[in-house]
Amino acid sequence: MHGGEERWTELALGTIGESGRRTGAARRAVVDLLAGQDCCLSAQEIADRLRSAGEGVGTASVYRALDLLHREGLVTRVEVGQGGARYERAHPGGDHHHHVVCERCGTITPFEDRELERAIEHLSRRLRHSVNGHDVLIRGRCRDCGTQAA
Amino acid sequence: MHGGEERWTELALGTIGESGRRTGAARRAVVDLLAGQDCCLSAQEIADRLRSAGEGVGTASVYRALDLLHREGLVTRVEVGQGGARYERAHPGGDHHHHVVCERCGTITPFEDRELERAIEHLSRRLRHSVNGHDVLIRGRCRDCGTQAA
DNA sequence: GTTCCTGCAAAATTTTTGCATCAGT
DNA sequence: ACTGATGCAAAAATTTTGCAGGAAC
Repeated sequence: MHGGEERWTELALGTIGESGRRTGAARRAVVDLLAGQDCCLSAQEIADRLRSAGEGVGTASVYRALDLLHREGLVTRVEVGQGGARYERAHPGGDHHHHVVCERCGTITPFEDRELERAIEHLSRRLRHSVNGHDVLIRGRCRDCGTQAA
Repeated sequence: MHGGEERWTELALGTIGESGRRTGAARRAVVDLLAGQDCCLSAQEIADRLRSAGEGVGTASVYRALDLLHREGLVTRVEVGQGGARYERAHPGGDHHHHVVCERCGTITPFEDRELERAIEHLSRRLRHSVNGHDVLIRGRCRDCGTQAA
């Protein structure tokens, strides 16, 4: 589907460096982990995976790294309304997806849609806001949960 | 813009009653408050306003009432990614809006867009999910904040 | 050598749960 | 009367902050 993981890693670390900031262990670990993911992870999941991998990155550092990456536009925050926020790498200018969340099992599935993006672009022009981004969340039942009771 | 506040109050209390549940003080207070709002409020704001109005509704009851209303499709949860979730009345079948949030001052503005709704409807048909709803959030700068620095 | 980053622990927020009491039907 | 709703307080979950020590440049 994409495969630009390495490019994104370089972009992320490069952007951080160019802004006069340092690329310490925590930031690098978070960037490396997100680079290999196809969809969003929660802060807790990120911290847990790094711990399992032997990289003891403090929870606070995970949040601080995510916050920095988000402010630089390198990471997208996804709010699915179940517990906390989730984060995934963003590809400025390219590859842009949204999410379908199953309201029963919580599974999150990414999707892309040209018509939707076009509609949002048109809409953005008529709003009295300068628009920097958007999120779309579709709620429903995934196939496995579609036939189950509440 | 609409004016269906009374209808919504009746719909909400009626739906609760028909499902065998009771319309106690807390639920009525939350419904009455949301009925008069044009856009979303946080749980904290709801609790504070009720307290100011003399109705001492416990925080837990506010959350429980909102949860019930949400499960019944009478209230929409809005996640703007700044603190907690926000809630507003939903009009099943009618009036459907989304939100623009200013990423500097946090102001939330509602908007409607036919083309966007149409795109989401088309999209819903091709997804392997049964779709129950959707949320769209536009992020940017409102007019007041558009010229300010970060 | 500075300055920024990191990890730990503590705090602040937001939301949920337990339980005794009260109110709606 | 019965059963479910409410309020309070406590707990849980999530995110932020303070600070001392360590690492990047």
